[in-house]
Amino acid sequence: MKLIENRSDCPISSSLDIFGDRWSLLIVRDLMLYKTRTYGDFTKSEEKIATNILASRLQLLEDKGIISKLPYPDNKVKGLYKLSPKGVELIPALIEIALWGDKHLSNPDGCLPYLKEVKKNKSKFLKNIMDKQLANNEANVE
Amino acid sequence: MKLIENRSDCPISSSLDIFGDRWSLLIVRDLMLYKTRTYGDFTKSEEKIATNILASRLQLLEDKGIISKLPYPDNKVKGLYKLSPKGVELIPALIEIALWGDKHLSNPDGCLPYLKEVKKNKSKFLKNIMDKQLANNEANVE
DNA sequence: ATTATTACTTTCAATATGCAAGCAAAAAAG
DNA sequence: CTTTTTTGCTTGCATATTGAAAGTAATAAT
Repeated sequence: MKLIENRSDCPISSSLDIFGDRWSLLIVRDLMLYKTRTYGDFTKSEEKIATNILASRLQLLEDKGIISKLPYPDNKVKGLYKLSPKGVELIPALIEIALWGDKHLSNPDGCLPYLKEVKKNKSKFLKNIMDKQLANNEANVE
Repeated sequence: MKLIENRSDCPISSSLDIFGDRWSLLIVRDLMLYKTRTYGDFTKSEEKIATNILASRLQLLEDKGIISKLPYPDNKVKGLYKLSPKGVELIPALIEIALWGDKHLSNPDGCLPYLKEVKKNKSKFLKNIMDKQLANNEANVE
């Protein structure tokens, strides 16, 4: 795990103190696109995160209140991770990063399905996906 | 310096392969707020970046086409760094990160001047600041 | 001619990453 | 039941990155 103190009062700097690494926002991305995920689901993502990194990032994001861990119904081994409201509010930033990467780094032939929707109507997409995530939050008591 | 290959085709992942660290976006932030900066200016930022990290990040961001280095008028030692158009287009993402950090991490009493403007009228702020940066680009030949 | 500034580079200890293997608890299969 | 498998981690270790401090070479100012 990593314990970084605030380098400054700048909100950008403080944000990067939490998720300024190559993995944390990918965990948030997976939760944004799929609502909930198990530990095993994360390990199956395309980028192949190492399990020690995954465990430490899940713990950090939970400590920071960005994700929360729920019991998996009828299974005491598995857990279910989801975005907290604080995590849901990271989605606009994530989408802007995705748009930038799509424009400047990705191959030109066709983009991901969710980005097509974003490009069609960004605010509608954001409202839809954030509402869905937040509804998911109210459903389960934390 | 760091040479990370694309971990996947995901635009978020590819973006983080470039600026997914605790420093790169702070360099972009400083350029966003101040238009141009010298090497020495960056070292004076509140977060106190180490000079070896600064040099490697400036090189990486230049290699990736996010910033560019200009000669400082009438001075052969100094250089002037500015955002390229590709870097200017990172501003919306940076602003979303700033808004998130401001809401969830910063002390409640008063926020930074530029964030007040953002909150008042986000699209106007973005247009203004991005236009200003882009004008700065056309002025100097690359 | 001397000193200061500027933009780095180097050194090296500390920390983080990444891969592979290990492990305990629970679940599923036989 | 009893064995095997799944699941969610933890551990060990080599390599890479970070961060603090000092060094350097070119130019600028005095």
